[in-house]
Amino acid sequence: MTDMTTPDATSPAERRRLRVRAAILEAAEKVFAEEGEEGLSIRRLAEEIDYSPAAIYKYFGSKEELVDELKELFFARILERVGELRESDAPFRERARTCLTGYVLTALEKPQHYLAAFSSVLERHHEFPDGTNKASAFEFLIEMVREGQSLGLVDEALDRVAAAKMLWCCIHGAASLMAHMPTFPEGEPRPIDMDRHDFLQRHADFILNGLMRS
Amino acid sequence: MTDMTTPDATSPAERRRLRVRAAILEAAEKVFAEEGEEGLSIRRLAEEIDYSPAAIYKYFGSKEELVDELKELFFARILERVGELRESDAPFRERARTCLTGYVLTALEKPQHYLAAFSSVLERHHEFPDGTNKASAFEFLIEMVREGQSLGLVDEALDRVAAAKMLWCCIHGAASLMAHMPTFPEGEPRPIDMDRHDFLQRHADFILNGLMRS
DNA sequence: TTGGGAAGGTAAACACTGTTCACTTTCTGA
DNA sequence: TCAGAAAGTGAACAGTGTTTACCTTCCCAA
Repeated sequence: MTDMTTPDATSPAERRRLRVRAAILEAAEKVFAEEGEEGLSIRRLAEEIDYSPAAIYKYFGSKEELVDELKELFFARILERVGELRESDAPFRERARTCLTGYVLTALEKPQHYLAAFSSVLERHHEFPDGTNKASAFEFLIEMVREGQSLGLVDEALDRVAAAKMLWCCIHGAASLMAHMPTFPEGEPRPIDMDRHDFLQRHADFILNGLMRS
Repeated sequence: MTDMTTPDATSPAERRRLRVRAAILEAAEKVFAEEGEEGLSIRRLAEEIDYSPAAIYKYFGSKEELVDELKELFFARILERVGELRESDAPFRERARTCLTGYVLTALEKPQHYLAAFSSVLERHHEFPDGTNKASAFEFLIEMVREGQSLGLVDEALDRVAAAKMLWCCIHGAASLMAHMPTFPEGEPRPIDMDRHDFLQRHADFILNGLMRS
């Protein structure tokens, strides 16, 4: 996980406030990663950081707000990781594959987080992606399609946005299934001799085959 | 929803028992569909069917058991629907496309159910799909790949099981995103002029392009 | 027909949960 | 120095899933 002991602040009071806030997030992060939202209770959290339960409400409006921040931080982490992978100087296709598998592999570092981020039916007014980092992850895919097109590797006639949304469906599906089922894709009752990394390589190739002109 | 007033039983006592059980499920089904697992409480359920909360435990071991049955019934419905679609005498590719889009569209009839079915991290010993109906949905995909191969439309060298798992990733991803975001794929900030049905057609085509030899 | 045991149903309690409120303490800026 | 804001708290509220002891109803065998 990225550094959560956010330092920079002006006054000592403010600094202290941020330190306590970070401590809450850190404790919440640990419990949530291991036991999910169910296992995370305000009282338990309060005990962990040696405060009263009510104190937490001086820092977060509600449990949901706290959990939303955990999810948002997690998506920032995914985004950051994929951003790094994009900087590679490998050829387009290889780089694209690395980014797609990177998204899933990073998501799988915290299965509880990833599943929780997609487990609720959003209000209609939330429109597209609720969290800005989710939106950014998606913008990234559009950019990838655009680059493929500008290199002449992806059909110019293709609707970039629609194509990006399809790509997202495909990789999100892999991340979601793997997060849900700890043995996918290897498990019973139809085992295959392929670990997650290999499977994701194949899956990304499979997807990119559909995207790129042959 | 399929008929829940399961009739066939031997004794009047047993019949009555099944009737009450079905009433519980029916009430639970309605609340769950509209408000998800959070909105479904044993006390509320009890009030709805005019029993005491404790009575429900004579019919279900726990709330989780009850909810699991709702999910299982729902997957049975998806399976049934896709099974019907398979019976079409359209050519392979068209039929495959119909089945894939049919899976998603049926899943979207109950977004809360679909998301809930994939929102928890399974215990490792659960192995592959936890519910038998989920497993059947997957077997179905394997059969589809097999048929494509026997018709010479899909590469014989392709690992059937692996290919089926990739297909499942792709369509599950679409179902999951759509269930999560009520406006996907049309919504902001990158609207596309394509409703869910059209998008799914294109998505299925996209996937099948990757699967079938050209 | 009658007795007994199983099954169905319940009120009350247990151990939790998120959240709020009145209150005290602590700190800080003028 | 001192007022007022901010930080922190114990106790309560309203809810949750679940269990227990108890009562009633029904069914079946003697």
